[in-house]
Amino acid sequence: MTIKNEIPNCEYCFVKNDIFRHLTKDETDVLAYVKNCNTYKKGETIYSENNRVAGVYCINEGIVKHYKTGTEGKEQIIRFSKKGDIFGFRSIISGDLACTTAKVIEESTICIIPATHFIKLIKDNSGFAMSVMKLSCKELGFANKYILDIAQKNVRERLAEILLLLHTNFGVNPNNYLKISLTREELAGIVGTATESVIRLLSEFKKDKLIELDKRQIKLLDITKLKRISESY
Amino acid sequence: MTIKNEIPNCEYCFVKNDIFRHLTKDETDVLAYVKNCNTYKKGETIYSENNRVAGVYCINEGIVKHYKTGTEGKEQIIRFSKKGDIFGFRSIISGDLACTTAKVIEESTICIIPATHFIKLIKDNSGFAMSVMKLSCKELGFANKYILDIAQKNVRERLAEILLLLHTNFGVNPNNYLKISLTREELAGIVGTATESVIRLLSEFKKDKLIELDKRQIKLLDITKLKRISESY
DNA sequence: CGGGCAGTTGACCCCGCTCAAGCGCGGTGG
DNA sequence: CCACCGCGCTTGAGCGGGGTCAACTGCCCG
Repeated sequence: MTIKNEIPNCEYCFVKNDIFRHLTKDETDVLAYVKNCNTYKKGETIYSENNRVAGVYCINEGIVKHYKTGTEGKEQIIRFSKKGDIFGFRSIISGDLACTTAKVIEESTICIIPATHFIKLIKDNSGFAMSVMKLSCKELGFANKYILDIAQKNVRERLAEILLLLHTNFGVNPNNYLKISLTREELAGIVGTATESVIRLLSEFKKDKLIELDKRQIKLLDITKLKRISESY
Repeated sequence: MTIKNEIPNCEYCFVKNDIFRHLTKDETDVLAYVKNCNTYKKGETIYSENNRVAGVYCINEGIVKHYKTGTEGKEQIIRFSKKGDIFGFRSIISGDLACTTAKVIEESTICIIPATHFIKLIKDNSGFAMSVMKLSCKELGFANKYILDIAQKNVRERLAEILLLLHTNFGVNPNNYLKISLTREELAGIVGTATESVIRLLSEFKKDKLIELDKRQIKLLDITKLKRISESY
């Protein structure tokens, strides 16, 4: 982790998350003053499960994975954060320790808002509070949906769903391959299955012309069919 | 659903959830005035998945289950609410439709705070807002944990865990049986498995003297061992 | 008395996990 | 520069957890 010399300016920050639009000019200025900014290399851990979280993180650039570690040491990826997303607020607000580990999977520039200041903003600015609340409620909605999926869909259906999710959340490169690049093991960690199962299913999808594979890159060829699979028709 | 004639008085309501302690006397009075109160019989649906939610519900008495319905029509129970709990706020705050169905499993008396009034309280009272936020963040923490469990634990481990959870959340009757009474199918709907699997495992637990069964009633005999099972030792 | 639902048990079998072996590639050290 | 190592990926074999289907029971209620 390196401390950035040119810190993104909050007022003009182009990735500005919706929640910050509720801040007054003054509040934005103070925020820009009290916040910190670091860059992280791929593989660096921002915070670990069951540890205290320093503050609320706001991604200026890069991708972060959030995962829990199971009894056998297997990672279960809960979600990703990307440019413009904030994270770490669950722990700050609930007062609990981190319930996930946050690890950088693509070189990132991330600003840190000290916990106390974040709480102060919530107390002072009800619009800000409201949109943080919205965020956590949206996340809760996703989590509930994922519980249903893991409990009732089979691995094939879930993998198709995850591919579509990665597609809509991260988009594609000019060559039409998914922008996010994950190891097979990480894919397995999202879907909640064994690495070998992901590999077998990916090559099956490839055989069925649903996707194209080039090393770690994935291109979705038939979104309609993938959707149908993910909805277990 | 019947409209109650004697409405619980908010000011002296003994089940008062923490979040309401932040309200001023005036706010409490207004709340008591604008809220509504109904009783629901076992099996009644308060609201359904993908429908608009009328307001935020506060349970004065009874138990409510929250579930999502899978593609095959199978219920996945996400959580329960009991005396003193509030629910429905996720949908009100995020502005989405309900992501679960709320159904009464034990005759309930439930107050309803109109959505607009609930939002107003959040805007006006930052302490109130903060504790609603805490609530949703806590729920998010539980949901994340459950994703890990369903993804990585086997059915036996999950069932043991759920039994312990029901024990701590609902407690026991004087006869030491769990206070909450669920059908085998509902148990399966929590654990995320088939009804037959729950039945087989329950009788296995019984054989191993971990629990005692009497119809729908369950008594935990060896909490230590159940814990060990749930943690996959 | 009969219908229906919750619960139970047995039989069967398939999905997906585990283990093992082999491959390709990039990095490192001699 | 090459040899080696290790990691990520791939494929095959095998098997067991748990899902499905079917049949039966007991109980509640009309």
